[in-house]
Amino acid sequence: MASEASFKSKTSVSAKRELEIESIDFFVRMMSLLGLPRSVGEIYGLLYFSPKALPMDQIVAKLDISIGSASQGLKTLRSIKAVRTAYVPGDRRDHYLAESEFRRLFSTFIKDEILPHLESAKDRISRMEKVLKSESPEDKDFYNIRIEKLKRLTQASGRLLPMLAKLLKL
Amino acid sequence: MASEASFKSKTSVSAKRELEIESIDFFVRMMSLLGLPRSVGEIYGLLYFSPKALPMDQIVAKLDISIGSASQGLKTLRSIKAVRTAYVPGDRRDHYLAESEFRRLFSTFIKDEILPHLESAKDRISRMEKVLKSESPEDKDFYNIRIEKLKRLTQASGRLLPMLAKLLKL
DNA sequence: TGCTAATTTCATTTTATTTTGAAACTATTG
DNA sequence: CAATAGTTTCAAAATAAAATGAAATTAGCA
Repeated sequence: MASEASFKSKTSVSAKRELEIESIDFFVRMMSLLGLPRSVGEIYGLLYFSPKALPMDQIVAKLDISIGSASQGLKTLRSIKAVRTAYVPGDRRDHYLAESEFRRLFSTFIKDEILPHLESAKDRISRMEKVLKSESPEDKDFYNIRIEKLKRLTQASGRLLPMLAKLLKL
Repeated sequence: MASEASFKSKTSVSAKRELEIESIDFFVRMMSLLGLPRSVGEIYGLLYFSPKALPMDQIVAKLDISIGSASQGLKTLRSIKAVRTAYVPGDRRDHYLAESEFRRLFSTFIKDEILPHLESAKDRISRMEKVLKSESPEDKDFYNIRIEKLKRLTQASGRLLPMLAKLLKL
């Protein structure tokens, strides 16, 4: 039957759509865990399960978001190296592919978002120690212990990041 | 000079105040990294560097926030076990102390915020595998690889959490 | 080079989150 | 058990974050 092939193709399309939706949902949650907006998760989720690179207008159409959101979202994703562009002959639009190596994705994110905080934390702790040393208020012991704990926390975070990188090699 | 003692005490007070401000600033950033509102960071930061337990009205006064924010913020902090109440004889107000063991603080946070996501991710991956097995669309290999990577990611996260807990023992 | 498709920018609108404080509630104490 | 200090709740206001889309810009093509 001629209709059988067409029916089969139809169900395949819906299977792809189901996977797409699960993927989008997954990454929307995950990105929001990292503090990134919904639209960024949607775009990455769509691209992650797309066998071929997609131009922006298709992303806009499939996700039903504005071109502004799409452009901004892609900019964000490029900046954390979560997507890259692929050349498609005879088409002047940029085509986007998801970077599926999570390791790279996370390491960029950590470098940009976490490390600066760690750095400023170290400065802050130095300042605290200086204040405490020069002024010796009451409860000095209490303050020393607290500063010591903060110091250990930042040290622990510093050690955590390389472990994370290693673990994500998979 | 009588004024000297009073001057000394004054500088001590300001040293304490400086430490307090650095602490508040530190925890405001840190909590916001974890997605918690500013007021929660302020309250925790204040308590973290307070040698004595503070009642809510002093928190309100010192931070100049509303009683609603203070009450809500303390509720949040209690729920993640980041503060506890201390009994003060002859005072009917609740007095709050910061839990300074970060390990406990984070493990509660992880249990509440991260693990549920990991669980739902596992379910989602099962669903994806089922769809793919039953419908066999084109690009099946591509989809299989992507699902496999997702699986590894959740496994890696699962392994990360115990390591984190261990590291935070300090 | 001029034309046009593709993309970015950004002021505005929409949506989501956080704060506020008055009213309701609770618990202590005289 | 009445009075009141202390606390929580929650509707409304304030603030912050994200999405929109028209105008401006950029880049590819003839």
